[in-house]
Amino acid sequence: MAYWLMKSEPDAYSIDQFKAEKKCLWDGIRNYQARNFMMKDMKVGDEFLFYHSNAKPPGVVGLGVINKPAVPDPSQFDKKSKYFDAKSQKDNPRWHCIEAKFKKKFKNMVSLNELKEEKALKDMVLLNNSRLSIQPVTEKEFKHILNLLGE
DNA sequence: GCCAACGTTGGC
DNA sequence: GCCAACGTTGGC
Repeated sequence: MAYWLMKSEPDAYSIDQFKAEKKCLWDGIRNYQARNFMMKDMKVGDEFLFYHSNAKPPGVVGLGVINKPAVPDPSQFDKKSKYFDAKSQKDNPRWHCIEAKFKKKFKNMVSLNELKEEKALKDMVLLNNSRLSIQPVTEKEFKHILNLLGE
C-alpha cells in the first residue's frame, strides 16, 4: 500500500466539502507528473493526506482513500469548465483522475511551518518541490505526521 | 499582490 | 532538441 499527498485550495474544494460529499472525482489536474501518479501508481485503498494550499495557514487537514482507479477526466471535454482542454480528444483523452473517498478531518491540522520543523520530514516532496499538487509520501513520513497529530 | 520556482509552448 | 517567453502554483 502506498501513501500520497493531494493538494486542494480550500476556496476551490475544502476538506469540509469533501466530508459532506463523502466522495469526489479529483478532476482538474493538468500536470503530467500528477496525472501519471493517478493513472499509473495509485491503487484502490491507498491513503492520502488532504492538504490545503493557498490557505491561512497551509497544511495537512485530513485523510482520504483512493476509491476507484483513474478514469478520463470529464472536465477536459466540458467547454464551460475552466479545465476544458481543446487539444484532448474523446478517443484519446489526455487527462485522467481517480475517485477519492473521505476518511477523516483532523481535529487539529498540521501547518506547513510545523512540517518544516520536523527533521524526519526534511525529504518530503512537499518541502522540496512545492509546486507538485499530487505527490508520493513514504510510509515513515505518513506515520510521522499522524503521530504529530496524535491520530 | 508580489515573486520565485517550475512547467509548457512554440519558433528556430 | 534548445531555449526564450510565458503561464501557473503557492508561500509569504
